[in-house]
Amino acid sequence: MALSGGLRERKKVKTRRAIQREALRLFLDRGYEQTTVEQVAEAAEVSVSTFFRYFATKEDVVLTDDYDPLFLAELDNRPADEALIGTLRHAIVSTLRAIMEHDRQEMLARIQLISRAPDLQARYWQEHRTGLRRIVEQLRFRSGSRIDEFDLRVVTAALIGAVTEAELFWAENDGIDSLVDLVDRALQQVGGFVRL
Amino acid sequence: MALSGGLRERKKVKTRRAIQREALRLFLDRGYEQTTVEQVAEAAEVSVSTFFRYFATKEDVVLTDDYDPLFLAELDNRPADEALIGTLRHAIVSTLRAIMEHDRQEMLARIQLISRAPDLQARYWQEHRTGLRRIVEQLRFRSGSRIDEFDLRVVTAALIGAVTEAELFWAENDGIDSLVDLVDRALQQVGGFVRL
Amino acid sequence: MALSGGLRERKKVKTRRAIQREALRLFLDRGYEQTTVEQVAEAAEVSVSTFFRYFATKEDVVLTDDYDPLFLAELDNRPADEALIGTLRHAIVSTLRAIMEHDRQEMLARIQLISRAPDLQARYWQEHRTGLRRIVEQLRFRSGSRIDEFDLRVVTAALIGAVTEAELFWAENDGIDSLVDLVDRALQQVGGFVRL
Amino acid sequence: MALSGGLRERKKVKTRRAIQREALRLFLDRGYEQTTVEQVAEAAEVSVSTFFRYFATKEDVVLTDDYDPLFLAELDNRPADEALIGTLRHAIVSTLRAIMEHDRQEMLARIQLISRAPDLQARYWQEHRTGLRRIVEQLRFRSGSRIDEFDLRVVTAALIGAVTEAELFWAENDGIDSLVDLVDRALQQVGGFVRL
DNA sequence: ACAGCCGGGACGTCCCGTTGAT
DNA sequence: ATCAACGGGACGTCCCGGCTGT
Repeated sequence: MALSGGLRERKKVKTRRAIQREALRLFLDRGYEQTTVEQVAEAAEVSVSTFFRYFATKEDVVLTDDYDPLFLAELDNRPADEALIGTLRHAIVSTLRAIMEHDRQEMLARIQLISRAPDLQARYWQEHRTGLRRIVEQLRFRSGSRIDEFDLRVVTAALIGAVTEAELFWAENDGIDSLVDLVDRALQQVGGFVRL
Repeated sequence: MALSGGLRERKKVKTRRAIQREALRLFLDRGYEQTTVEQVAEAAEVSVSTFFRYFATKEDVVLTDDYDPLFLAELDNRPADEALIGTLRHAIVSTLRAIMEHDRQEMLARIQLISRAPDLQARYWQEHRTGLRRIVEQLRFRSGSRIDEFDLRVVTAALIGAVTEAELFWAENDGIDSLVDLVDRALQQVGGFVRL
Repeated sequence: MALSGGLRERKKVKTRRAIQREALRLFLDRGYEQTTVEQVAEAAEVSVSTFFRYFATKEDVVLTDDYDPLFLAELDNRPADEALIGTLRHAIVSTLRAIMEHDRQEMLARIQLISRAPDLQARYWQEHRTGLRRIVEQLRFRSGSRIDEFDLRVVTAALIGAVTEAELFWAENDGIDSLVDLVDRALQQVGGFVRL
Repeated sequence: MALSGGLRERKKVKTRRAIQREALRLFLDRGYEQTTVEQVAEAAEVSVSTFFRYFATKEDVVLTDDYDPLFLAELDNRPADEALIGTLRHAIVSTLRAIMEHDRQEMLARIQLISRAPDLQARYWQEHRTGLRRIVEQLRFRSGSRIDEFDLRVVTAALIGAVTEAELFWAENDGIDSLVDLVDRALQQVGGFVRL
């Protein structure tokens, strides 16, 4: 029942992080496909069973994050009368800024991995596309705005495509640029004139 | 070695098409992951070995098409001094128009399949994204134009995202709309103000 | 230690029944193999550990019932000089009649479940076969009668096979017939002329 | 295309038999559950993949046989006007007799195994029950006879129960009796007076 | 040359026994 | 006394590469 206290709960979080950390390390070292779940489990000092208890599939180790609540909170921080596209841009950028402060290394590792394994790349885009669509849908609904569904979907996909690409670019250069700046620029480039 | 004559060559093309056709049919019926290579091979009346001779991996059956030459030809048809973004838009739309005339049914089937298997959806975007990037790179190089690589990539990804989404939308509605119109509209919506 | 009083004892029985009820419901819904112990435990609101405290294996949830005492009591009600085969027939039928009065719904559910899962069907027959064998063995021993072991086993297996089949038939027709009548008829059909 | 010539075809049969032989040997030695598929594969000098190519599940190694054609042939040998129950009895016994002549050892091993592993026992009965039902159904149809479906099912289940029990009895005594005689006696005992 | 068979190995699922916290 | 977490291991599925017989 304890939310973040509880020795139990804390240990679980630790285990989860350990698995993810070791997985990312190994994946980066020898490649995603070349690393087996067993090796990851061993490195994290857990059994394979436990690995699959924490992550349903091998892909999930790389793709799972808990940034959604953060992002939703950022959305709430924006004024209600702001243009949708602006709200999104600011929320995305703010969320990334927060992530960069605490989890920069991990973020870099994750995206680097994604940028190297087509499988992951693909699912990454996909996940974000549907996630964002749901959110935009809801925002739009709440603001009483009427946007044609087709336009909504198309613009969403384009934005996510741009953001994803910016992230990949960042990771490929080993993070020498500022991810926040890159993404902001990408959003401006693509979304600057879109009305939504 | 004959390019398009040669009985040998023709038979090969036929086999390839047969495999692809049966694969798409089965994938659509029962889902991509739920269909095994063996089942596809059997349906196409070839051995599994043969399957892998024609397609390196299972995914390739879905991702491979032969529209690239068509698209390149359309690019050549555009005036050299046209803005890149316009060139792309017209070439894409024209290519699609040509495809619609001859292969509409097959195209619809393919995209419908893709629209139902998230995995493939993602892979589809991914494939086109890098394809388009290579092409734009080359155009830009030929015209001596200087576009920042980052911008190029971001815009490319966004465009493909939009086009893909339009195609999915079209397929989900069983092709009731005009694909050409939808894609054109998507490209206007997203690319209308992008400078490239 | 109390036999049927004792709050403790009562709670245990309740839990046991809860597990069994939920298990049967889920098995019927999605099939025996397709349902995991974890899902059953969750539905019964106990932990997996607890599940295994009450039932040694997954199969036992289906196979276990508490009709044996009832059946033994019915056996005692028969005159000592009755032919064995007749005793069995009457005891079986009487027991079923009693069950029908109180637990008809549950019985129907159980058998319907069993009728859909071949695995369980077989296990059901198997369980009853050995159970009945033990009982007949004892009756025979008590009455000083001499029946060849082989004959005993063969006839027992046949009778249980017939009864099981009658039950399945009943369940497949959603209990539209009278189970008691069906079983009686089955026993007549098969056991009418057997000497035991 | 070669039916029984062809080195290929012969090798397949050999492999299949080798797997089955080693499996039965090991299962009898250390118990069915205690033996892993991997151990069987190793003993048969094939890979685990190959094991599963020949037998879909571990159970199938024990339960699969090719006696159906034999049995069907025996059925055809009976006069068309014979009583159904007699036809069955003679066909079953004749088939067993033939099996005993060639595959006695293997048969004994298989049934011994089945008699020790409840899992197998159960599926064995089950398999035969439905198999026989189909056959009886067809015989009945061909002879234009009208038997109530319920009676048919009940009697079939009883017969199979008896036969199965006889086989188990035989196997438990290490085959010192004559299986043919035992089964014949069982069929007489149970089916002697049944009209079908 | 070209099919079919086989090996190898990863993944993911599930059962059940054990241990330590509550 | 109960529960959650973990370990261990079997099973079965599938992909793809290499060998082998026809």
